[in-house]
Amino acid sequence: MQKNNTPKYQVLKAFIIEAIQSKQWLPHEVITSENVLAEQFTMSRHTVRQAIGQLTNEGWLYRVHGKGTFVQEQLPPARKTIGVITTYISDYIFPAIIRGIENVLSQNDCQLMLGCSNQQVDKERQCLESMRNQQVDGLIIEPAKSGMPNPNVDLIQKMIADGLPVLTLQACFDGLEHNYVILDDVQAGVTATKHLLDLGHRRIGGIFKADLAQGQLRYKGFMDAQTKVGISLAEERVVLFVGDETGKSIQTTQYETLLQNVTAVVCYNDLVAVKLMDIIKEKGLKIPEDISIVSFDDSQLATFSEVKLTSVAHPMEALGEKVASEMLSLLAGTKDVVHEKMLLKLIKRQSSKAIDERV
Amino acid sequence: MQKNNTPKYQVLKAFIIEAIQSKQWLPHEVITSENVLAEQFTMSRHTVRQAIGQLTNEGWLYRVHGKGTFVQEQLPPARKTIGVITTYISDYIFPAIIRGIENVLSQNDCQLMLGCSNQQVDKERQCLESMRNQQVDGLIIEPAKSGMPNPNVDLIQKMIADGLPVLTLQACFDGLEHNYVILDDVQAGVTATKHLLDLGHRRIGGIFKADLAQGQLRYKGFMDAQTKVGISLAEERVVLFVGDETGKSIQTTQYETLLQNVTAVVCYNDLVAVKLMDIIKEKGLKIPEDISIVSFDDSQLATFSEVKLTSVAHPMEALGEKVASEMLSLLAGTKDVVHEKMLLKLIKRQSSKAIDERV
DNA sequence: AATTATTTGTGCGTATGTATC
DNA sequence: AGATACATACGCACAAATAAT
Repeated sequence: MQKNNTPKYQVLKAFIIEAIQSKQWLPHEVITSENVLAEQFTMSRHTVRQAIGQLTNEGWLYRVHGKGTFVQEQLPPARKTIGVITTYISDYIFPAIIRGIENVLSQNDCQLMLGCSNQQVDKERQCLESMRNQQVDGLIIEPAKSGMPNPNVDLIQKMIADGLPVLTLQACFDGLEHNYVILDDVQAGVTATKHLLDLGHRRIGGIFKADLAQGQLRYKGFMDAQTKVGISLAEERVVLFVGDETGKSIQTTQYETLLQNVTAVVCYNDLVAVKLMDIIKEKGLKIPEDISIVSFDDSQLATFSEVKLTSVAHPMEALGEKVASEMLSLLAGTKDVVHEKMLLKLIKRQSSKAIDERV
Repeated sequence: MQKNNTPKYQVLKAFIIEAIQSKQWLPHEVITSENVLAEQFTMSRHTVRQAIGQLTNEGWLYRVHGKGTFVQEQLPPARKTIGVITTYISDYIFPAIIRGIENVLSQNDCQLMLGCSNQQVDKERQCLESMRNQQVDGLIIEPAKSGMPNPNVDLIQKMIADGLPVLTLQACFDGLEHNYVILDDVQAGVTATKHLLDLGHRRIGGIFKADLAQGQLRYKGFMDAQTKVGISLAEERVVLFVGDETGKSIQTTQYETLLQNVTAVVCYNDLVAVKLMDIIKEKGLKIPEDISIVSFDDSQLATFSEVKLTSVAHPMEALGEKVASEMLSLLAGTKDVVHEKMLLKLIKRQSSKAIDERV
């Protein structure tokens, strides 16, 4: 006869759990007493106590001295909580992204735990640590300072190793194999620049954020499109900046040099474009007659401005929905790897015009 | 000799916990074996096992078969998580409110769990249940459909009874004693209306949302200010609506009747005001020359519109910061009751003008 | 109000199995 | 292979809480 390896107390545990799950024993009902169980299962009371003790710790039962042991009410399985860490939460395109995520998650009975890095890696680490602590069931993160090496990769790696599904948004972590949903920012840069080339512009300027991957890639697209048609990149037509999203760090002289050498400008985002429009207006020039402008993101700003902006549309809410539903796939196990790159379309408005029609 | 009531295994447990807390026993170090402990404490090995078993369940120790029992690494105390349920999250003034909350919480080492009711009480209940389940440490909630009886009061009451600090935002739950940080919407209504009265207007119209407390109270202020100066409220000067925040449900004829009978209009919020301005413009009338408009909230819309809006400023971010810091006080125990009503100020812009200067 | 039966809580002794070094 | 550690298992005794008599 083969030896039975399952301990006696495990057998009893399985029996009790089955009785509870099959609703033979109902919540707050007294269960069979320790002595009776010992007799029924031909084991010592001590062994019965071991089984019941463990089930008590596991939340199946509770004991009352002198009365008996009772079935614990089973809490509904906790909703999954998805941690979301973005660089900003309440400005620009971010509310829309978060709305997209929230929509999909709440429709699928998941919860949203929100963190905000403010583009600071130390704040990002804080958020990561506390979410790891809180045992979120999935993590969606938009890397801070995505153009620079990120010191939090080690922590992310640990979390992935622990089996946590991790998805990055808008950018990737360098030197780490992971899931992502990003934008094809190179293609976006090409699209914006090609639009101006098609309109006949040949001296095209660019303003880009250098410390974010998004800025670097849009800049690459900006260059690629021009190289393809044989335009070499002139130093005086490019302004790179870091830090503040609106380009506060850009000097007035930089704007002036730029504007003297171009007929059109590709702007890193709508915020930069709006600021540039103000400067152009101050100089007495007109948009698009004197200078054409194309920007990225197509945020609210693009249509609120006096001259409505031609802009490469950021999917915003759709991106949020996409990343959230991919996260659900990862959680459900229907997907193992998510490598998504979204293509962007240009929205033509009033700020760009063919050069041969210029006054 | 007095009888010692503390069980032996409790004595051992206390000893072990003390050894860990005082760092005499360090994480992942082997502790004294069961047999030795039994000898040292003159108790049976079984009793030692009882103590160690419980400490294992409580996360102090872990056992490895054949090797020994080890000190479990103590996890840093989990950050407090504050649940926040608002009616919207990504539109209008809500991103700013949430930013305010997030600012204060993250500066105080707390986390934000976000839910969104979309002004639906069933969705609100879902959020409440899942947050209760997730054991948040505090709850900040903006009641949905605040002008109507709320079916979730029972659940909130249970959560309060469980000792959970609960704070409502912008509105209160009827028939429930609780903490709140709200706006003085009556005062806001008075302020808006008094501004128009001071400008000489005597036939003042109003558009208000009837299913939210905020709408009802602003309406009350609107009436109070006029009653005080002896103006009786005429039916044809008031439009009440429900549902969609922008007043989609308002009929064209309602707008026409209103505009024929007034020289100025108090609008429930900036969204309604912007829509009304479009209608006035379509009719060939001018703002503020023909019709003055005052609205509430002073959102981005107020300055993005062609004619910049005179609006009673919603504190937005400051409200978020206020409610978050009050929550921290409740958690710290430095406050028991929070009953805050914030006063609002009027921001004068171009949409309101004295009547005797009218063209 | 006191007694009694039942039930869980604490505690000891013993024996054997099994993993680790 | 043997020593040591934890794991499973049985048996017994008494304490303390509860409920019914």
